[in-house]
Amino acid sequence: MATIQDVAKLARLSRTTVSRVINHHPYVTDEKKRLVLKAMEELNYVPNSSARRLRKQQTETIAVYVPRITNPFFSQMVEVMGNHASEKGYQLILCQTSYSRNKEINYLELLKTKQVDGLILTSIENEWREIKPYLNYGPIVLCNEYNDDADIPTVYLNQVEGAYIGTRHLIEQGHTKIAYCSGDNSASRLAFDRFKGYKQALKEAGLEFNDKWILTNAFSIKDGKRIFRAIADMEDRPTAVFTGSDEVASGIWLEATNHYWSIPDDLAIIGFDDQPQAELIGLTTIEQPIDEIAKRAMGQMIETIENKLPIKKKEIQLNFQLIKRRST
Amino acid sequence: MATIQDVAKLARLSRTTVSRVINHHPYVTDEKKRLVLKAMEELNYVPNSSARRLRKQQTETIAVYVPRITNPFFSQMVEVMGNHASEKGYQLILCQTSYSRNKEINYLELLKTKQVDGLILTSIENEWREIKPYLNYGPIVLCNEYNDDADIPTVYLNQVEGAYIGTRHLIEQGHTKIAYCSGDNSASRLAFDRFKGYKQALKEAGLEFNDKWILTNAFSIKDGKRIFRAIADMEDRPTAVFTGSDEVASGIWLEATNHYWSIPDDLAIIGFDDQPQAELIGLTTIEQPIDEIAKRAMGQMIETIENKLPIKKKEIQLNFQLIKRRST
DNA sequence: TCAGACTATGAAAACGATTTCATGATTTCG
DNA sequence: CGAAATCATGAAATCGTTTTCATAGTCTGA
Repeated sequence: MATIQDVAKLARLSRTTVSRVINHHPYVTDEKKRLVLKAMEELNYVPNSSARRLRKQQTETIAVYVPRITNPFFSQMVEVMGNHASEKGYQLILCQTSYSRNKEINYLELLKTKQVDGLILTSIENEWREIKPYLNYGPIVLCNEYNDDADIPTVYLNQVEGAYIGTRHLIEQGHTKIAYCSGDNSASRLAFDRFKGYKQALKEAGLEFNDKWILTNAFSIKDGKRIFRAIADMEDRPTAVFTGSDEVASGIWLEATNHYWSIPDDLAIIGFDDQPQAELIGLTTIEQPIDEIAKRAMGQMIETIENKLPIKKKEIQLNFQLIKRRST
Repeated sequence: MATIQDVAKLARLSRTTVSRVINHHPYVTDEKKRLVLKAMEELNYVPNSSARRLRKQQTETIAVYVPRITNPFFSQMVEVMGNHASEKGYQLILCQTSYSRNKEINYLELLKTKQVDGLILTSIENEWREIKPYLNYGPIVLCNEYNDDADIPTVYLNQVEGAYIGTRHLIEQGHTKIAYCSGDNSASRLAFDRFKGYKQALKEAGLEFNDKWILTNAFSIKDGKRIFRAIADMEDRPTAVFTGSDEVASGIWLEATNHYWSIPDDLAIIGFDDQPQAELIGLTTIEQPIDEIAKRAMGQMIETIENKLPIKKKEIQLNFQLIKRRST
């Protein structure tokens, strides 16, 4: 492999001048520039990125944390981020935390060992105080996830409103008994906000809030099936169900259909995300502007890196949109 | 940030000894090792990865090429590869080619500039001769994609057989007029092989091959819808259709259902991949052992890197499985 | 015309690790 | 007991760039 030294020798110039040409510095005569370019061409030279990283103390690489890339919500986000990063000359390192606290912490070492210039988190497994110290080693941006204590740039969606418009839509369709179905009931601000939006819509309409209609631990199609059976077994059945994800909604729909229930007459279902399958089964759902938050978060990250901005709280909040289909 | 020098000074030892401790070399007394560890702890030291990369001439990073990460087939592959790589101490850089020859070539510079130790390609946009020269800079492994000219490790699926068992299944259900529907009709060996499997099944059963039933350029749900309308408009209609992807099959199913066709009575549909949506709409499909090829390909890559194996042709072929559902 | 600014170049330092080489000290073994 | 092998350590070279500093020539303007 040719080095900058070889190029310099062939062009009968110094390494410095070659480096200047590579980095488009001024103060190089066209004559010498031509010589350097010719030598580079001849030797098929490209600068070694490790050496460059070491000297410049930056990697032009950004790490993106997702729970699992197979989740369409996150893969959509990563697709947009990847393209945006690539346009700006950055690489993307993919970190799958698999919902594990340990893995999340392990990946944080990437920042400490200077393998990446910054981190974008789309979900957080650990408490913020576990993550905070790593801010000493580089910028962190939150995308989708939200945390009160984290004083860093945050691009997120107004979950209260998301759940609110979904629930209100069901109310407007005449439903009064509306079940609520969510993923984790943990300390996640995200889950908390959605629940708040649901309750707010009920309260506004003067509707009953029934503890038994709150179903948790729902993530997958399989969970959705389980939840349908739970609903079917209830004495006082809800007539509509709000879900926190299209997967769960699909599972409910599937099992309901298998039991010859008519949707939405026997049960109205509303999903979340507008994933491809939603169109297939005619699922009413709440669309998240994924492309938008992904692009904003990546933009924020690159700006922070390039202008060496101080890390501080900066909230960008975006809104949802309801997509009405046959399931409600 | 503390450097190895700082650690050495604090421990009153040389850089060399500190380095030995970090890299678990023998010939360090327990006494000194303890001193070093203590100093590292005290200074909160971690080795700088850029310096390490430069000196060791390796990056512990692998690039994975996919067309788009949002395609469930590829995101599944990347999920498995990511986890496998992480277990072995490697990072994953995600390269989305977006089906563009240019982008593919651009990303190849990663190998040349030594930003990654190796490349896994899950699809190829350019001719092999465009890619081959990059083998001088590091190993390349093919996963899913196949190319006759490429003398490199290749993990792939027996596409001939895949299409064959799908088509034969339709024949066994009594169909004699079977349409065939595929993505690109390019020089891709993958597409060629599938077509071969389809024709082979027809021929074995002594069935007619009809040019008009060969539909191309089908990738998305939208394409599937278009294809349904094309089929519906035919004078001599097929009674079953073999598709190269679940997305396309879903599109056909969706549009057919919207037109009140009964599946499979009016039209039998078979998909490819067994994506989550296939279960939802009861799509018969051909399952690919994605986890298996992903794991094998990554294993092959790491083995090649670590044992500095010469790059040579090595084929690993795996088989498909038919999943029967309601659409046939 | 001469001081200061600007242009053009190269030598050498710096980035932060690992590896090679050299040197003793200690152990092994015929 | 003495030579060879093994253990333990550090100084210095090395990986391949970019950056700083020094130097010298050329312009510019009062």
